Amino acid sequence: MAKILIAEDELPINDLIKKNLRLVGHECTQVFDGDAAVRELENAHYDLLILDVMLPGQSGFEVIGQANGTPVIFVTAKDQLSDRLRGLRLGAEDYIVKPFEILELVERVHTVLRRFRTTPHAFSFDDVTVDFDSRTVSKGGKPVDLTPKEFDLLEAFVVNRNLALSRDRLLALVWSYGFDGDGRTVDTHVQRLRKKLGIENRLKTVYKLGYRLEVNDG
Amino acid sequence: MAKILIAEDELPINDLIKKNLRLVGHECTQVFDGDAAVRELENAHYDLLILDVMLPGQSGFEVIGQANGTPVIFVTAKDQLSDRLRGLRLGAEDYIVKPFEILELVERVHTVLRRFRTTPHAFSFDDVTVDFDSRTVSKGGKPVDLTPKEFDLLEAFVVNRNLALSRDRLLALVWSYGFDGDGRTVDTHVQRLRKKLGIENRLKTVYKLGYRLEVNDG
DNA sequence: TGTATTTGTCACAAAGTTGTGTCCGAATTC
DNA sequence: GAATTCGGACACAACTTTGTGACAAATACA
Repeated sequence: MAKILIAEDELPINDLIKKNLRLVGHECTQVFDGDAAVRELENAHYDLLILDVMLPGQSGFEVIGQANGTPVIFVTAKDQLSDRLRGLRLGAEDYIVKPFEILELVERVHTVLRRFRTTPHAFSFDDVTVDFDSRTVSKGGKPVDLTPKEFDLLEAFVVNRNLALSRDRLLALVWSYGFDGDGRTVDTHVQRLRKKLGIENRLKTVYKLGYRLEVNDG
Repeated sequence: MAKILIAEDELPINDLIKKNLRLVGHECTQVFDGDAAVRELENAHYDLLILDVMLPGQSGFEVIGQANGTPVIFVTAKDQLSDRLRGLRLGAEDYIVKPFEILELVERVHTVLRRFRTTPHAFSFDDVTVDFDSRTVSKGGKPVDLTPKEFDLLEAFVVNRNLALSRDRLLALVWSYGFDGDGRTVDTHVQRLRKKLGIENRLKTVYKLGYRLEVNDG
């Protein structure tokens, strides 16, 4: 359901969290120090970060500065109230005190995830339906096979529908910053999308700039 | 047009940036170290911060944590890719590599300002609507196709509505500083705008000077 | 390992944009 | 009202940008 990064150096606790969050359907990645956490945050998108204050390498406080947009739940030892407050001030969504009731943690995780859920689970225009949960697309009821890149690109267009998106911006959204793509890379993928979905009239070219998905919302 | 803080310790570069942003109509403040940048950000509102990574006092990375809402464009030396990535993760909107093309900087500044425009994302007069996000224009509900230059020109007129704009100023705003435009260039584009939008009565000629878009705001 | 799929790149064709010159009427000045 | 300057109209060629199909490199898959 959600992708969660657990940054906690005590293995049994890390495992405990992972096991229980798995049980309720989340996908978890474990790291055991601050540097690994930062690296992981840079490499992939996470819906939530569970972060111990006392970490080897960069401390939790240093890590949170680089969580940039990812909501954070702090885990602190029971006698470090000042740390807790500091964590919240630095932008944590919540904190939890060790030793903790695992059910309480799960509860808080769900609260935070609910608060941060922004993307709808599906979006339709004309006879095309995009389902973000299953990552499937159908046109006129019939499923259309999209490659991962194509789906990502479509997703970027849907999320930013009715905005003119430059190739640079698309590269940043779908590929990632630093990708040294050929000038025609974005174009080619846009053509493929148009072809597979037959949406030449919706996915328009913005001359000299990029592309725009034109839909009347809904 | 916009209020921009330049935090760059190398005087010639700082001046270069300031001079060029002034030319296209922005108000610039210069600081030369990280502490001054933070102080300045606390004292006044800025629409954009141009921030060198390597600053005396607090580094750019420390400053950005305190930019709090102000969009940031990072300036890094050319061999510091990891810095660039780190900057983006920390919340910079964009980065630019030294030594840079000044026109490229101006371009990126405008892109970021547009993205963060707090002023309306659209503007209407009579039956004409200009949408800056999607870069579309409609007249009486029907979309009108404008070329990039035409749209940029219209944008300049809308942003500076009711001001008499000289051809030189328009060249600086829409083309860029240094463009060696022929006498008829601006005129021709104004004619095309008038024709496509049927706004001869709004987009008036200021004899011997240039043009002015006359609207009663709205 | 071999096969299929996906993804990035290239070269060329097609399409669209834009600056410039010229001509002519309109506005301004004296 | 004549002389002069200025802006409007328009055509067009140079130029830039985008579309297309083929292909090669990378990746996943069995």
